[in-house]
Amino acid sequence: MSEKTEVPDQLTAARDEFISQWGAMGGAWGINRTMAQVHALLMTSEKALTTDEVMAELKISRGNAHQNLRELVGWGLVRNVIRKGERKEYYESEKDVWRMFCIIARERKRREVEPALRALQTCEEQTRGLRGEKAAAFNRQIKALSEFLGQAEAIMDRVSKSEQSAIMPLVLKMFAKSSK
Amino acid sequence: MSEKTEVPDQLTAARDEFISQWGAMGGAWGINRTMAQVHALLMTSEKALTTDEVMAELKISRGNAHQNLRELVGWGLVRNVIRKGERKEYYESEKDVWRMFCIIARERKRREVEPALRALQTCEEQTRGLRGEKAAAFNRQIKALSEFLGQAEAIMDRVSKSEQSAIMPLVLKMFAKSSK
DNA sequence: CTATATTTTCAGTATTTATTGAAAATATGA
DNA sequence: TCATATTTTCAATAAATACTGAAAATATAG
Repeated sequence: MSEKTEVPDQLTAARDEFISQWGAMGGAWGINRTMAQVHALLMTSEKALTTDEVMAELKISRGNAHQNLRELVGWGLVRNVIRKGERKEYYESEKDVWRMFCIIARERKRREVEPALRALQTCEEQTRGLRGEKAAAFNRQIKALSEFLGQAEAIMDRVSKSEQSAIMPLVLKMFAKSSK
Repeated sequence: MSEKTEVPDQLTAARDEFISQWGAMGGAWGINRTMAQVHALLMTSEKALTTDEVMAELKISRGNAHQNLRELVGWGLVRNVIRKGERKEYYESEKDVWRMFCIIARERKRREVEPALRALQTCEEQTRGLRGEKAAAFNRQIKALSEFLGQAEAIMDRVSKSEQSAIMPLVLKMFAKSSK
């Protein structure tokens, strides 16, 4: 009767596999497994889904679905859609892979790299003038780290602001030249 | 008497702060907090340290210290040093920031990106010939993801094989041109 | 305003992950 | 060989994190 209750076909199986893999990968990179799964689900859904649909598809509780959907909205990877004449809220994911990458790069920079970098710089300043070879060695190491992170941040910044996926093949070519 | 028991000076304070920050950052990126702290400790130690010294500095148990040291050795970020005439084993960290980055990039690629990519490719193949717009849309999305990840992997590969930190400023310049 | 649909919160619980500490295994030197 | 130093393992425990479900809050329609 309903197209939802038909026997699990190849598409459903592939999708479930994808959701599971994406969740596992998220875990390894410090992202809540369920949040990554919700993301995978929405990424491969043509239409926007309601909280109830997410709950049903992933077999998770309302609170869990709600929390992770809001967090994805917080990241900017998912947006809330309200349809006129309907009370329910729908959620739909950014689908463009390059834009997704930019959003993730920007957010991780803002949330994790920037604070660490500021702390490193403080560390560096506080040990800059200290006497003794020990202190000097420590200061050198921290300075090297902080300069490296600073450069990495600058690159992330520019990549994620470029907003053109054409840049990837370009970078590829560039490293093709400079590698062994 | 011992130089270890002197009142905590500025250097010690800065170092503790660094260890704590590095640990927190590790946590956000899916790395065991303690492992990141051990790494931070060794990175800023001129001399190689024993398990007992790591235990004392970080106030952790022998099992914990041992386990995390071995894992760092497994990553290739730390190496085991044996001094002739001594029974104890010492551990020392790679200090060069660029080499550290290459090791981490290479390992994360191998451990997390490659398996995910293989799974994505399987997903893509299994839905390639399926009929229906739903299946076609799913296949397109998975294909886009898998191509993107594949390119990212290729870049990581080449960056981490280039073994020359001079490449960072180069990349910076490159994006300077292409951004806004 | 009332009834109903929907979202939001959060205390309690479950699950996962990390840590301890002591016993077992191994290596070293006498 | 034995005694001792050191490393390794791992079951038990602790800590951190994620999840549930139901109650409270909020929004909407009549």
